[in-house]
Amino acid sequence: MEPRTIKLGQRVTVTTRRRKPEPARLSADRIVEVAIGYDAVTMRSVARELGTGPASLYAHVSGRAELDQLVTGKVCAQWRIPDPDPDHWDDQLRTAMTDLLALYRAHPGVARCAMGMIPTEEGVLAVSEKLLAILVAGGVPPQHCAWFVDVASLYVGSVAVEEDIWRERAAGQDVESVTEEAVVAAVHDVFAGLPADRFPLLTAMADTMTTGDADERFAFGVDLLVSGLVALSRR
Amino acid sequence: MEPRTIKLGQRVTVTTRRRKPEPARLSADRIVEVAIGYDAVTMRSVARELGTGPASLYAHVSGRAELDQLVTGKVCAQWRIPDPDPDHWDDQLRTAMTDLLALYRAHPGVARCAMGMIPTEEGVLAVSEKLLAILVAGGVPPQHCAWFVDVASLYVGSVAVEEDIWRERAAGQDVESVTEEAVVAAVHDVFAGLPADRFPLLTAMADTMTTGDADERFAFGVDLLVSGLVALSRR
DNA sequence: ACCTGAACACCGTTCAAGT
DNA sequence: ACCTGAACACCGTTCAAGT
Repeated sequence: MEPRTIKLGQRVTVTTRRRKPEPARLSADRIVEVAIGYDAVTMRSVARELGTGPASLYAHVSGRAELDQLVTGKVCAQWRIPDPDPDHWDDQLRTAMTDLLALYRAHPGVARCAMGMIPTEEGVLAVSEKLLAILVAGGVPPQHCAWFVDVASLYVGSVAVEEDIWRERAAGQDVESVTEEAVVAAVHDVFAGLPADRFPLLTAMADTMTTGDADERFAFGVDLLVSGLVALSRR
Repeated sequence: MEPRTIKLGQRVTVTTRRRKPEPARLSADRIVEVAIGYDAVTMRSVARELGTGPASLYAHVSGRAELDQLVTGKVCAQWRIPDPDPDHWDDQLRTAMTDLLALYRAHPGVARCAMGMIPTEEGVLAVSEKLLAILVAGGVPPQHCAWFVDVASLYVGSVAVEEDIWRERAAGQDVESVTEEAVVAAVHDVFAGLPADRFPLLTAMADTMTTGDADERFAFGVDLLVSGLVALSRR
């Protein structure tokens, strides 16, 4: 496994981008397309990328809130969820959640848009429907099905948001010190260096605390949720 | 249960606050104190509340990142976690997580500060230590103990962040339409009103999808995680 | 050492004006 | 109907200047 660099999105600060002075020919679709293509989803950066000022976007999109909706809708539409297979519903959930994380990773900044969103967009509703189908086919109690969709989405989203935050923090830092490994090593040293009398477990478990890369840790969380669902259903 | 209003933090926009022209007498402690006392933790709002400009804070705090650390540290220090009781480790975890959510709710905006933070602050480390103690006493495998602390913190934090987002969205809206009940009712109608052929489950399960208040939903997530931990340990 | 005002580079949104 | 520049109210941070 190669050392994944957290670097990215190095804030170009080129204020004089403005490609050509041709009239912009905008549309909601173009705006959303650009928004999911660049790391930081902001009105101004999207407008800049389209060669206009932010005010121009408001003819096609009511504001940041609607852009968030459209962006997550478009990304969710790329989320391939299989038809339910009652014998493997739990594995289907696991891979579905992993796929969503991969999608968020491919579109930095989108997880933040999705956070706290009321699902009304087509694409978002479609994936909820398909997740529900897998859960229902698995024989999970209806109330658990319903709530699990929310909890699972929230968990995947928050992992992605955390990674986005790390990425942003890494941008504008010296590149060598922000590999995932370097950060983990630093945290390890913090734990190991604590006073052992007041932090007996953290010092003793410094290795264990810092074991595993982002994927392993995420997989553990997914395992917890799915295993928990199985356990609750059997009660 | 009374209808909880999501209203709060109504952005006063009083730009001319500036209490007295006395020299400020600042300190990191005063700054943090003020920061956890008001909903939106921003350099400028904290400075305003202290009667100065934002630049003054930089003599005591290196920037937003350190303020985030100090604020979460201070809030975590208020988090009372019991000494481990091996017979009730799972219930201890459940109530600990619920207590943290209550703490975040009492200090809007703090959950956002905590998100993606590398734990180095005293207060944060102390609670990790105590959570670990409960898990270890419960006989949970060390690797699961370590990872669970992270997943649990992330889950509680992300629920709190979502609630903060709703609160902010509610501010600057007409008050009657943003009670938790009103929002849930609106979401219910979205689900129920979908085309039944393409969304058979969402339409049929509209009631189930919108059952439960914030506390019940949170408790379900906590149950998933803790039950999952029990199930994984037994494998 | 500590505080300050002014400035810089951001952010979302509005609004009068253009076509 | 669509696009625009300028403005407003924010944000974090820096920096020269004051005490």
